[in-house]
Amino acid sequence: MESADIKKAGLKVTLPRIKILEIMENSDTRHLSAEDVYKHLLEEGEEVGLATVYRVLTQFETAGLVTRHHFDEGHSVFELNHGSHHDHIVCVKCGKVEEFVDEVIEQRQKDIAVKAGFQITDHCLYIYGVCEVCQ
Amino acid sequence: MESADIKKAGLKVTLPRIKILEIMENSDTRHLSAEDVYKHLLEEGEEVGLATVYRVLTQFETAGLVTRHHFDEGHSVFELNHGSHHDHIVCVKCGKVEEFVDEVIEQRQKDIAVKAGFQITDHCLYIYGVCEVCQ
DNA sequence: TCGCAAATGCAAAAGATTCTCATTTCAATA
DNA sequence: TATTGAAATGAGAATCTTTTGCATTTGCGA
Repeated sequence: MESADIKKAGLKVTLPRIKILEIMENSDTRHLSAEDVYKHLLEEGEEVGLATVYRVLTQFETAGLVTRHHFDEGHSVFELNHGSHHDHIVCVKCGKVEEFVDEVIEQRQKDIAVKAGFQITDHCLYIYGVCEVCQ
Repeated sequence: MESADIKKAGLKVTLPRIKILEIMENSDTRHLSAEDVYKHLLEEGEEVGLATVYRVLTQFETAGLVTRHHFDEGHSVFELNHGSHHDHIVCVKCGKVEEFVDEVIEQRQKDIAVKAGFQITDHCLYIYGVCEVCQ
């Protein structure tokens, strides 16, 4: 994930875009809100406006570089697309997020879409629960 | 779904609450935003504030009378709980929402939660696609 | 019927995101 | 390499959704 990906997305390779991509790659949290990204930029002394962060993240989403999630509520969080699709299991107590993939579920979803006459474009599955630590 | 349910939820049976419940029952759309409910109230000439609509819907959610969804983005929509759980398939063009239940998926989710050490509390699955009409 | 806690309405506030527009920057090309 | 126009940006205002504070009203038990 680098400048080339930005260009491939049909976007100009600008400093804010490079920085935002970097931050998302180096973050230890996989899911970042626009505000989170903005704070990281400030910490690094970059002069990037919050509006730009929103714009860029939306463009990255359109370009398929990141995925937007609406975990529990309120605001969006963004996740870098490292190729493979996965779903999420979220702890309702501590907010921890784990990822998983289940081929059976993936296939069933396709079947359901076909049966309903839908051309599937995407899907998301969140399982909510209490994690081991919080129980 | 009636006044008794409101009382059972430990809430006083007030006019706004009754009206909101009625509106959700009689609506031909299954999923209503707070704003939608508010508009219906106005149409019926009820003097209920938007803040109350938000408060009541949140209380209903806590009481298990309604479910809050975050379909594509922005704002919440609420759906009356008519007993049975189901998931949603959403058209990204026209916004049409269909419902489905798939026992295989339900079971796999339980397995996944167990494997991850989670005590499952809830889940939601959205399939996005283009419906027959919009294709 | 009375009294009080719960509920409400309104307006203000808060939080998230988008928009406007003047200024800056990238990148194609002369 | 300098030029140049379109794309991108920053800053703040605007918008949209949701929450809160507070004075007033309303259910409902005694």
